[in-house]
Amino acid sequence: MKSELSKFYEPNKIENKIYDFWQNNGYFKAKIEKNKKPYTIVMPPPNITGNLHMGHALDETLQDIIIRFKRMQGYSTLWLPGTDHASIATEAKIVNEMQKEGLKKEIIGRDEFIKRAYDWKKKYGGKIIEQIKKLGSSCDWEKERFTMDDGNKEAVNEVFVGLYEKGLIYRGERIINWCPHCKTSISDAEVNFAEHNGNFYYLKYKLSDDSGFIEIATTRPETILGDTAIAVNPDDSRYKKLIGKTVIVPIIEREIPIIADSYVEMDFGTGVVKITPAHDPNDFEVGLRHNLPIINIMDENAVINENGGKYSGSDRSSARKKILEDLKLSGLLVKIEAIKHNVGCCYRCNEIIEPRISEQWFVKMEPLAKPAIKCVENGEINFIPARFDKIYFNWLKNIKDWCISRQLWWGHKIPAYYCQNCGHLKVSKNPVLVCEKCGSNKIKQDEDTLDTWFSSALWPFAALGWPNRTPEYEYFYPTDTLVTGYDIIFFWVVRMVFSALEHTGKVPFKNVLIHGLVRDSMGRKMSKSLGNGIDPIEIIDKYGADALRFALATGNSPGNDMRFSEEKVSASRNFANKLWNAARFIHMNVDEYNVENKLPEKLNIEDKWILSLLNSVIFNVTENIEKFELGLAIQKIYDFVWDYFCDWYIELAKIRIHSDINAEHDTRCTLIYIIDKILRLLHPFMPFITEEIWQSFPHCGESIMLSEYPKFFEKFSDYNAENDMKIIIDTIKSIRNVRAEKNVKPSTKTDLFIATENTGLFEKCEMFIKKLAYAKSLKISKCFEIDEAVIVVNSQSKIFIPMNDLIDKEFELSRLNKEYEKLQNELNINLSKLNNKNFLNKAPEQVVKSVKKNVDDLNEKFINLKKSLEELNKRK
RNA sequence: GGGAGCAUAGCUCAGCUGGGAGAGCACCUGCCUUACAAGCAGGGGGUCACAGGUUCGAGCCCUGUUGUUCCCACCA
Repeated sequence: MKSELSKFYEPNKIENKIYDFWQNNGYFKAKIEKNKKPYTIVMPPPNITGNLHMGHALDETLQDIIIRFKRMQGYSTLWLPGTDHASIATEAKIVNEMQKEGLKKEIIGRDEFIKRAYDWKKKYGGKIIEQIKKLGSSCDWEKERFTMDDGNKEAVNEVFVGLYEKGLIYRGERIINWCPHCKTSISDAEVNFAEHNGNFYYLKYKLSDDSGFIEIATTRPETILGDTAIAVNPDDSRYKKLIGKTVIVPIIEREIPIIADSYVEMDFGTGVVKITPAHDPNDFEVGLRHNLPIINIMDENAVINENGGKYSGSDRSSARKKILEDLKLSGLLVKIEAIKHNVGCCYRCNEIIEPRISEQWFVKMEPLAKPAIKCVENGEINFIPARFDKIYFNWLKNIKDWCISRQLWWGHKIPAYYCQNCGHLKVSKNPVLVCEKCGSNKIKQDEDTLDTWFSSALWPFAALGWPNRTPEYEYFYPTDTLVTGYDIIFFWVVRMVFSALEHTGKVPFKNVLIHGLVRDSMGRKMSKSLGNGIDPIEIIDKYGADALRFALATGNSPGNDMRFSEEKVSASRNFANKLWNAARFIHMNVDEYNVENKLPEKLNIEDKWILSLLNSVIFNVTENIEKFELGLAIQKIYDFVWDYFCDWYIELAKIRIHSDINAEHDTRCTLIYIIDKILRLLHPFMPFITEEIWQSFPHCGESIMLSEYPKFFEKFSDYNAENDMKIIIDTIKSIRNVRAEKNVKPSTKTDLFIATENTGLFEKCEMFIKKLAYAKSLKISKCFEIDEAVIVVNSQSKIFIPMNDLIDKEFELSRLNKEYEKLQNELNINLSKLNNKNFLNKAPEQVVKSVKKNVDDLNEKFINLKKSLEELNKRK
């Protein structure tokens, strides 16, 4: 980096080069080092279906910040990346793609389909990995995993067989959520409820004994084909006497009983419910309690089957129309009432879910849930922020058994084998070739695959080699921190926890850092249908990865959604540019000199001041990152770099370099020392630019990412220097302020006279004040008598600025009076505190002390101001 | 029905265990000052949603109200 280089930081020119440098030198590689503590993050594996979106960018950025920080702190870090096969989502995309070619799954067959799926994985799974790299992610790519690789297959089989043998996995006919579009069962978690406009149809059922009719209300009249009872509340006086009688189902003329069940609410609808056990989960339960027959009336496409008589072959919506017409004709449709009600839809394709009886595999949840609840209650796992444990508990405490089988092709095949000869079922890790019972070799593996989340649930330990006790597993597991969005707490976090406890006996991670959604600048969810998504890669190309990372980390607090706007990225890019130019400045002044990254023996007041400030920034930033308050941490670095280092220290350093030949060398060393610390503080957040600049200065070590994170040193904390510099800075600011008020241009230099008791301090900083407060001369003394001057008053000083043509007595009077009033108010507030005995007795000593100091400062300023007013009044 | 979040400057939002009301953007004024106009200097702008309470002291803690967003459950 040379001074003649561009005035602008150009990320495109360096980012790829630096990423290759890191990767080629193996800096991301995790090593098992017995003398170091491990720190592990496993990446939530992105689906192979899509592109990187802003949510991923945030997720990866947060993880990279943490892992880089920990690496610099001396931990042996592992950030393990990977991708998820995303069974249902990927299968849907491939089916879609095939449709364009006029092909169907069934035509090409299962083997050919799986081949296509692997091709898809190769093509798109690789793409998202490349995009994650562009962000600067320091993952150990040699350990990259895939949720359907051989290791994961082994883990899945191990878990399935283990749970089956313990009786925690079972197979059975239950009512499940069926998606007629995806043609598979889905779990309860995969059903979204959306409000739909529907109708309440009031129907009349004739009593078998001809004693009249009973009226029921339903939203789904087509399900009468599967009715096997009607139910009333046992305490409902209207219907009590009818319990035990039978009614005739309209149209199909089936005779069914009237039963009593407390599930029926008396004041809803007519107080009578038709019971269709095969097509409603609640009815299914009622059916079990009353031993009702179950009549399945729909096939896998939600088309009425042979049980539907003359409606057989109609899909559910046209069946509804036909049945309503027929009901109308027979006079059994009483009325139709428009209502809004929630309808369950598939979370992937949004098709209306059809509750349907079918044979599926389930995980028995209750025994697994208990330890998972406990480990969060007792603090083995911490949610950040803590409030998310409520979502977690709520889910686990109301848990139902988990339907894990899917009628899909892309996914882990269920390791269950059926003998075609005797029907014997064997669940086994290894393929079964011969029936253990009858010896037949006609064996067929279960056709179904497992829920994607079944394998995701094993990710933190399976990705480290489990069930084998690999050295990586032994060293890096349990992992330290999981970073993920609140939207998948119950899909994924919950399932990882109970799986890890069950299979490894340990929690899978200690911290769960939850982040929110990235929304657009109007606060809307970014989505394809709205077309408001912003492509992180486009942003990187335009502003650089560092700027994107900075924008995502700034102002982001755990658990809260954030809005994304290009303006924010542009502001971040400006910060990168600021840093770049600060470095350029140092280079311009350093190139031809022999300097080192070491503090000089003798430090000046401004050196002590900036080092003291830097020291507390280091302390606070470290604490913030350790508490996962990344947004706060980065804000503090930003403020320090821009407001203190650039705006003040560099300006002061310029003056010294240009005016004090003896100080040149020392100043340069100090500048390099400080920028080195800044770069290292900032590195986890902005890895590329910090590496580029760091390499250009004297440094030790190969890469900033392997250097040590700055540490707090008590010896650098210097309260006196901080206090003294504050006085000088306030003095300069107040002079600038009054000049600006009077519209004096910077090119107009004035004489300055500073009256102060603290002449030593002001003399030390004479050249700073002169330059930064635009003085052509500066005199410092305990006392001055100057009539024709503007007066600026501070706590430790009174400044006279002779500006003959600018002095307007009235204006000056009103200015000083305004100041007087302001000061008096402030003083009163502080004094009232000190006059309050309760305050003195009860407030902590430090608070009282600082109020006293405040009062002292204000008093001093007040006295100066009063005198000035008197003097001013005496003028003509 | 149950639960959670949010409400602070014109906009977007920080504000950690209670003691100074803040940042970015926007706005106004003046500056191309030898690192940076993607910049510099200066400035205006807030009843911290409302009402009570606790406290020497409340943006922060407690209670209630209003508005808003989200999650869970789901009534046929």
